[in-house]
Amino acid sequence: MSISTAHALLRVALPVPLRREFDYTCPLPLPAPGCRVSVPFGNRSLTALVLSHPDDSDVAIAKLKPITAIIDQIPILAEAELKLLAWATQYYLHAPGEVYFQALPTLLRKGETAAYRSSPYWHLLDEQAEVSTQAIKQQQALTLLRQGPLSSGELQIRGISGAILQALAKKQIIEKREQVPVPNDWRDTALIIAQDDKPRLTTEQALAVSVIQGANGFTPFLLEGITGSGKTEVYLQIMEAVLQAGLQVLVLVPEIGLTPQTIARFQQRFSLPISTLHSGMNERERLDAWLSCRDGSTAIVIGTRSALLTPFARLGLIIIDEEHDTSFKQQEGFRYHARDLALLRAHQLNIPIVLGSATPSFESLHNAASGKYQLLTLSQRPGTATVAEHVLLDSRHVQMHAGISPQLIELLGQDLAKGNQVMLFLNRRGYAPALLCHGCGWLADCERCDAHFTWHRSPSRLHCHHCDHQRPLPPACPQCGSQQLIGTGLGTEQVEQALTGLFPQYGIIRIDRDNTRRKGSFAQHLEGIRNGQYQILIGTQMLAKGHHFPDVTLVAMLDADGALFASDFRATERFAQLYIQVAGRAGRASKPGRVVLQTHQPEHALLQDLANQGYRHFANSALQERQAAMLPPFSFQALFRAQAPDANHVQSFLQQLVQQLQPQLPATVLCLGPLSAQMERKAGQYRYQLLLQANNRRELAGACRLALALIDTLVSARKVRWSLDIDPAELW
DNA sequence: AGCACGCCGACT
DNA sequence: GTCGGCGTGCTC
Repeated sequence: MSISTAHALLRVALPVPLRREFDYTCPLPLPAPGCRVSVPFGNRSLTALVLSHPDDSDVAIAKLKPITAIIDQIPILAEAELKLLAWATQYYLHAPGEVYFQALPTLLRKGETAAYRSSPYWHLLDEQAEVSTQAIKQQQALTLLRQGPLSSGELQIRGISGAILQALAKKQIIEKREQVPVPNDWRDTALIIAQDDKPRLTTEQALAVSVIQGANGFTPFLLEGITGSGKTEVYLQIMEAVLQAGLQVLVLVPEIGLTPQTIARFQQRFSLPISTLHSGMNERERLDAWLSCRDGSTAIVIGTRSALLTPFARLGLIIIDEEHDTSFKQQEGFRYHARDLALLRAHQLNIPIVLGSATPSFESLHNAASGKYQLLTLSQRPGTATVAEHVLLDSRHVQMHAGISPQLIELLGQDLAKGNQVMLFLNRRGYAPALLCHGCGWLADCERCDAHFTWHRSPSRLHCHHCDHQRPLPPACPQCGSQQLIGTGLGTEQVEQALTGLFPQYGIIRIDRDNTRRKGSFAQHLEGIRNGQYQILIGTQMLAKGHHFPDVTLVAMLDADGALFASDFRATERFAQLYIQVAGRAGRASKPGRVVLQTHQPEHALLQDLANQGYRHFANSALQERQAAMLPPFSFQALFRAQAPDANHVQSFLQQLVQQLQPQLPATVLCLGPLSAQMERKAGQYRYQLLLQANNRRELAGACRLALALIDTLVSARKVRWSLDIDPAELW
């Protein structure tokens, strides 16, 4: 088929959730792949990304529409990045448009020019300016701004709030000025490394550094280092050589790990431009950060999951900190795993990649065992720090005070009396996880979910943690009129209340999602803990991740039983990781620490294993069980999920799918379901799933493609919302 | 996902 | 008579 010589075909990705690409005609010369164009789509106009210049189309050429405009003269994504995204589209079997547009900041998705533009930056007016030594935050702000202007978003993630900036502006020390960022080549500036900050390495650290530095091209490393063993110092030293060579470094951290402390650590060592990519930034700040990665102006990028999809001019090293963290897997839409894509990216660029963790994922341990990753171990803590003592407290037949046993109260009292801090973990927010009528047994249930309301006392309300539905506390039982409504079970609010009664002389702080919702309040609380304002810290797991407080000598998990009987086969892995994480909070530096675990199952093999033998021992035996059951990482899974307000619609959709799919599947592909979700009804939606499992990826992908093709022909699919999750991190 | 089209019920 | 409810189908 030929068309007029003045026109040719463009294949593009469009920001729609359809698993296909679209063709348009376009006058010559054609925009290169990676350029954006405007196209008509239905009766609207969309921004599209050029993928290729096909010779022919599945659609009759005469039916193709012409594009309406070319947005970019120069591609905004390079060939390598396009290739990565094309691969991800195939691997995750997701709509190409959503994959490609995920790699663009919102402003570029909307067609904004891919160029820096004037936006507000904070400048130092007086280099010599000093503030009172009492004003620690103001001093920090000045130190940062001496290295160059920064946007409010970049300052915020470095721990400087708007109020601090306003205060300095009022004193005429700094000023907010509109400025167009200028691309800079930091390779010209000599790399200044604060040598006095550089600690002496342990033998293990030194070995890890030299092995990684000796890597030639693509080499994946798994850096398994116990808490406090100095993984970050290894990162810093291997980064040095890469930066010296003028190459950029990408550091991926979990969502909760992007804190002022993290950034400060890198900033103190390297006097080079560091960019962050995080949720607190506005769209212009994000675009500027994106552009500065792409043009090479920034040397180091510290970001969460989405930073992996950012284009880099000269990427020389990828580091993934806390690689086991589940926040690296996107849980909606394009469900990619940043760690897995990072490996691909490193492979493609032929650069080393380091996965670091105290508690590596089973996937990574398996890859290390099979030789895919090179394992480096840090088993010692530098200096004289001791490893925490593990204590299992038997909760059976014991009179508990709001979930705290007398023995634990005793232990808490001892450590507090010595002037130390103690930390208590409970993974349930609110006052009590259920509200019960003492008169008739009525339970306050969420109308939209198969779940009880959680009772919150401050402020007083019923709150469903699954659909976020809230309502006032009923004055009396709606069933029998009794006024004796009582909470059952235990939440963090109740533990806080009980400890206030037991230890009135100490400062108590609770840290969970309820009291850290306000911007910056989490950081404020952490600050208060660090400066000794509080001695008793109560929190959910958000308190466990990544923050270390040198004065904490005792950490306690109040209820370890829940995780032992969870149905998801990954629950024990998660629990073990959390437990080790929590244990790592106890006893740093010269103070020996203790980890207390309250359980009704003190003989449970998992707890014994963890407490006495450590994570690696537990992981090895758990991995053997996975192998015996042929579960991941020894097999591969894909999950079709479906939901709708009518349970019948969901069931019949998945049943029809299975009926038609099953006969076409090879015997080597396992098809399980339809299974109802753990919580069948959530937010008014009935949820079911279909699990596919195979021992090799090719066969699994084949089965998924088959299923996708079938779904296209099923009318019942139109009555439900469904999605496909490759390598699901959690089963519903 | 949008958005139009179309076919029913309930208002001015 | 027409406003608007949401089932169905399509987008190069």
